[in-house]
Amino acid sequence: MREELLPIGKMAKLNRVSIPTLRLYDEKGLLKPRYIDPDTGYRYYDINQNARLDMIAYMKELGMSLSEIAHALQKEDITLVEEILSRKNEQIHEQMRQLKARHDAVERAIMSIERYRKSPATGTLSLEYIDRRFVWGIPCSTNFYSGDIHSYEKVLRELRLKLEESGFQQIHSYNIGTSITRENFVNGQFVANRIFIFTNRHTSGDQSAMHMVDSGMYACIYLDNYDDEVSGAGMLLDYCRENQYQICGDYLCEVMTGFQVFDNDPRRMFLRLQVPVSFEK
Amino acid sequence: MREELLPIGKMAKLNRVSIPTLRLYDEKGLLKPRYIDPDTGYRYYDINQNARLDMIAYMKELGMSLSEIAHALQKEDITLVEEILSRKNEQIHEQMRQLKARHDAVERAIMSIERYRKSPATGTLSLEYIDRRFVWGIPCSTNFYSGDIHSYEKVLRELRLKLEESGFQQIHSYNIGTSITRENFVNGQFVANRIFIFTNRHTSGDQSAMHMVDSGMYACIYLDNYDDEVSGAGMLLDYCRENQYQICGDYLCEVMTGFQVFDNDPRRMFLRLQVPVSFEK
DNA sequence: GAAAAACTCTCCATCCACTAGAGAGTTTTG
DNA sequence: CAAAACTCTCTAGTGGATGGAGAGTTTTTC
Repeated sequence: MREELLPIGKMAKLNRVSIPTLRLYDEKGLLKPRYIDPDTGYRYYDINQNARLDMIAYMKELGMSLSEIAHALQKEDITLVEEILSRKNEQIHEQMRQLKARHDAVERAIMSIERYRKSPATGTLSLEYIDRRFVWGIPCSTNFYSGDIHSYEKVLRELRLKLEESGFQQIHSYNIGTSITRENFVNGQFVANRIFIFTNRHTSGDQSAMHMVDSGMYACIYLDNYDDEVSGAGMLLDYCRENQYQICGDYLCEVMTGFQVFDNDPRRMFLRLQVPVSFEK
Repeated sequence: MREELLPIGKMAKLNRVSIPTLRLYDEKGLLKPRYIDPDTGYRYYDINQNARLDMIAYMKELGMSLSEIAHALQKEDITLVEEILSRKNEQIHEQMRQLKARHDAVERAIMSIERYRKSPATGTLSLEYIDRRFVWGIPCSTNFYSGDIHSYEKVLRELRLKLEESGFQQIHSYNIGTSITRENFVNGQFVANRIFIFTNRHTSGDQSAMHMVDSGMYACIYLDNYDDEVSGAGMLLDYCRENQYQICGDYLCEVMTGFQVFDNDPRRMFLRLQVPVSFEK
């Protein structure tokens, strides 16, 4: 609390900045040392000046340039300081939100690779328990199974647009899926019902478009080519009939892309077609 | 999912990067467009390439230089990717922790200004309710009231050292305080007992040095000069006696500096000397 | 199907906030 | 009173962008 002057090196270490940086700040008028030895030119800082250095750090993080900071600090206006601090506080909240989203994205990427690595050969049939999931999507305006390639793209584009409107960021690296109603599926009428992304429950964006997909046993088939979906769905239906599984909910096509970072990836995506089943006892 | 190529502008917008940045990444081999028109030189990107762009962003945030990133991605090693992702995940956790600390620091700064602004004139006596607080500190090795200026500095330095050892960051902008035991205080023996910082309950660092200061009514006196502490403490004691307040706990000297960002601040700090009191009924 | 608007190309210069190092002088430590 | 550790100024260089000029290419619009 009492007079305590620090040479530049101590000041730098205490505040985790470099010595040249402190000199730069001196030059630009951001932080003048409390005392400069007139003979040697040595800079000496007051320990209290580190509050100012904190402030400079906050302001930098708010995107202000050094000259803007110098300008603002020269005004010596405490209300301005308060205003900047509360802006900083808001920014921190926003950053927390983003960091959370970032974390989710990285987790998804890791899981995606994991899954991709362990995905079975194409055509593999299975019966597996799948945990509850949340999906966010829109009804399909056109049936793209019967149509050409462009109708699917069109629907996909609509979804992307909606996602963007609803303030989803990181559209990519969400897995896309489509569904067919139970009724249509059991009748072999493969007519797309909805298109959606798999997401986690607590996502920003319009909640009304969010649906829950229940947990349970699913009959599944894995494919590695998108064009095989219709035939795969047929095989899945046959599989259920042969084994006398009761189809008890809507069919889903889950597009499981790996986290595609390499250009010449041998197998660029795979699908898991799935339908919830029950068993008579 | 199907072939869908984007020109550079769309790709840039979709991934929130600038066009020149994408060109730079192309040049440096971080992200080659899927297709380049041989006649026009126009770059066209595949929508799946944004996973790679995400990856580049993660790697940049991990502090890798562009050439390191190019190098790592050229290896086409998925385990390396996984490794980097999990490092990224750790980094995110660390950032969350830091952001929390940052938030606390900004809050403290704001409160500090608020308080400073509303602090009463020097010599003001008051009786006020003070909420419970947490302090973190060490016993005083020497009594600095009786000693010279340097003994206080020495103790302060010890505290700083301990703080650093215990992994406190942002040492500054914590408020410092000292205490005198109730017994000594009521006898007019102003012998410093402990020196500490005021902190919030959940701080990293050695928990054994953490103490709680109970809430309650406190008799207080405000001062704006550190050298007046001893006489102020005397005045506080007299004040309690005159009003027949029962001193029921240890005396504290709370150093309330504002958030000192300006060099020529008229009043650079103030103290609130305080002692918990009760009243006979 | 022509004109206008919006993109995109390459190449070069510029920016900011630092960092690095040379060469000389100054404190602090033992 | 050396040796070690700081500090000074000054110049140059860094990475990762950003900006503009001038020419060419798509896309949109009427």
